[in-house]
Amino acid sequence: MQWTDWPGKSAVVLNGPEHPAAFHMLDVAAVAEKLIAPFAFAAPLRDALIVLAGLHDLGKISESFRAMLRDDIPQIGFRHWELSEALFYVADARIAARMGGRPRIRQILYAAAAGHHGRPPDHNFGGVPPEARLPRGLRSAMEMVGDGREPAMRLIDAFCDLWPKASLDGLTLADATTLSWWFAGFCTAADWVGSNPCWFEPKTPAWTLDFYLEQARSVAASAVAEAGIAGTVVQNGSLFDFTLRPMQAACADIVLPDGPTLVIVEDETGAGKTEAALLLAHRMCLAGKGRGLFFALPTMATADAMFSRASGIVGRMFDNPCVTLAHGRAGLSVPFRDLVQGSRTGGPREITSSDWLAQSNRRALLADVGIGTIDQALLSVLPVRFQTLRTYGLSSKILVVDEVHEMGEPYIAEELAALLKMHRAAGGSAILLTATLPMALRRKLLATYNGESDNTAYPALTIAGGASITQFPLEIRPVKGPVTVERLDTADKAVSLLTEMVAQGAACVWIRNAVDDAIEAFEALRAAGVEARLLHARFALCDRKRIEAEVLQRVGKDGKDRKGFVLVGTQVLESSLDLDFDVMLSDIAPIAALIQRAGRLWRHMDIRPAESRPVQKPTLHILSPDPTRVGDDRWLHGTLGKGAWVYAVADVWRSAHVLFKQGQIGTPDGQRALIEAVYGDDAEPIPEVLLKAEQEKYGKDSANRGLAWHNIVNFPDGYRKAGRGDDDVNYPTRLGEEPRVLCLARRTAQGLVAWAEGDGTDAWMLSEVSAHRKKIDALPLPDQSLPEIMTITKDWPEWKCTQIRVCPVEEDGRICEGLRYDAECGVMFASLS
DNA sequence: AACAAAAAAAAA
Repeated sequence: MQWTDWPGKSAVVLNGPEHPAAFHMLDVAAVAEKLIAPFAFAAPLRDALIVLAGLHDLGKISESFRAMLRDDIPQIGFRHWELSEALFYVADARIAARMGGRPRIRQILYAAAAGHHGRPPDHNFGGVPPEARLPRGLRSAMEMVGDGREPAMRLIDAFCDLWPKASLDGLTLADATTLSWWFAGFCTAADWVGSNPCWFEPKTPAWTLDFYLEQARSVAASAVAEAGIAGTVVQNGSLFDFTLRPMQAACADIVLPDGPTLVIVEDETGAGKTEAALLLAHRMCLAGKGRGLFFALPTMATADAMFSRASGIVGRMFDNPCVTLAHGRAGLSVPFRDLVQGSRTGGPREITSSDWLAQSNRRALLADVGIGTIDQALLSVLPVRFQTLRTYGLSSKILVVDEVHEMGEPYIAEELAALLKMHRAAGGSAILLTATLPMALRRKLLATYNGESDNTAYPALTIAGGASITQFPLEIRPVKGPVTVERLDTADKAVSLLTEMVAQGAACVWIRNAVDDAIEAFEALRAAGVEARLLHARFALCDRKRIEAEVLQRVGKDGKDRKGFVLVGTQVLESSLDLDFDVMLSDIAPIAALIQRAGRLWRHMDIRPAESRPVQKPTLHILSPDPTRVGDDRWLHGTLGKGAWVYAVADVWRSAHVLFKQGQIGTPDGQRALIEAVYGDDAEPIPEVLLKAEQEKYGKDSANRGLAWHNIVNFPDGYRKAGRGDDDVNYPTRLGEEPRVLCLARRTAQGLVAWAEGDGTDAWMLSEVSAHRKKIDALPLPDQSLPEIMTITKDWPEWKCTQIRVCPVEEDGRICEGLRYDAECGVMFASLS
């Protein structure tokens, strides 16, 4: 049989069958057929895309590829997928005769099919050859193909015979350019499934192609189902059995426009925005705007929390949806692992998952429901490897972005805007959730779906280019009312205030801007006889999780024994943990952060009404210098220590100015004014001595914005020209100095073991802690070439060795000169004690 | 003079 002359895969077992390239291409076409079915393509275009996706590995029908597989001879000049593009070009007249379309359009789609290894082909073939005589680049590619050229041509004919209706007629250049991004990801997804030998066994029977295709189709059906990407259907019925809160009711009522839709939900923390978003997403799916959703959050911790919160409800929205958790440490999530494990045992359940999806974050976006970090979605607008797989995965989802106010930094804001534009172009809809969005950012985001609004009402439900709701019925649940703001001007006073409040039995928190300051405050409180706890991000993951759990037990929603509990922490307390304090103290910070922090004050009024609290009213005590007396640009440094460096001083000054002038954080409509007083177009002029700092911040912001424009792919150029397939590290989703990761260890008689309890790779991951790279690298860390350390790192990939330092911690906490670790304090630099 | 937290990293 002739097709066996052209192997597509090397044998899985020694002397086993080599799966022929033609069969592999039919496998992938059969998978493509399954994957494309739910999309609304007209049949002729759909079939054309199936044919092209199937032919993605055409370049494997080449002498050079065969020599590589069979004789280990490297493919010089052109890899097989680059030969695919060359063969498409050479066969262009033949393809045009069968499928029509314009030359430019075919060319765009050829590149997307050929570029299924995560990057577009970039040989310069000078376009589709107009005449019989091939240009030089194509001639040398054909030399590599050698005797494969004729069979490759015959295979193209055979594919066109198998899908005789395939046609590209009517596809415009603009549509094809947009489609190129989606299609490249689609081909990759089909190829990843179709290349799995567990599903598509290597075989060399003397079957005709059409007979083989019939078999491949039935394998494809079960493979796609087992991979967890067969898709689901939306279910009718109500999601919640409680009475809807005002914003939720508005989301259930608001009129949805036709076509791709962007909705912005602005309301306070605790107003039930998550459920509001799920209601909207459900309605959008019922209206045919999507067949699943991706929930994007700013941090891994918030994503973990959302996974637990939303996974029950999505089981009511869809019929047995496949759900994934998508972020760098998803593998450590116990609920997610249980779900994957459970789906393997195949019991009946509301939601499911799959091993295949859980193996990679790139795949995770293909699930019906994904819950993950925003970074997972942002990687679909950066020129990184397999960027298009993410684009394809997101295209059929309602994209829900939570805590959008956390994404106001210029670099991320630009990425987010680009993501929304791309999503809209692919026909997708989106929902943005936020507590406090500056009007300028809202304007920018609304514009991505051609919307605009200057309405400053708050709370607000706004549809880009559609309806909006700003009148809500009164909340019937008990509310805490306005938060009084009071200023303290020294850390000593802060310590005495807390000491006093603890004596009254209040649950207290002090949120500091810098970790070192938090440790200092913690020690000062202990010296004053207050048994405080400490939480920040400079703990090994296992200790952070342990402390979080302990803190939640005391001052969480259903916390017990909260009387007199004192927590000192950093920005980690601003989100993700559902904590409820009676008294809050905070370092001065930008207004958005302060509002967020204040959300942890008197949080659960239904459980702990005002009269049950040990203090009369909710008060936010702020440690801050007087904003009306600014001597120089180091205005903050006398009061805050290291925390003075963290935020842009102009933002901090404006925040202090407006807050102390108003004396309260009003609820809820006063919040917009507070935000605009800091970030708005006509914000208060700052004292002259701070002008230079503001200009520097402005310069930095502009630079970051420019970097974003430079990094984000230029969608109108199409996949071949604008896609690149670089390493993810070269195109970060967020800017900023890379921290140094330490992997903590203990010495035992058997050698080094992970700091965290347990064994295996999990324990090592849970022992990781990050700190400032410059500060860490200046210290005499343990020599990484010591035998005891090498036993740990010998199997690590290179990137991991460059990034991570294994650090044994002595009994007394010492790591090296100038560095200690303590399970209750975290990483400590010597200058502190 | 030296600052929060946050993310990603194997392919078919």
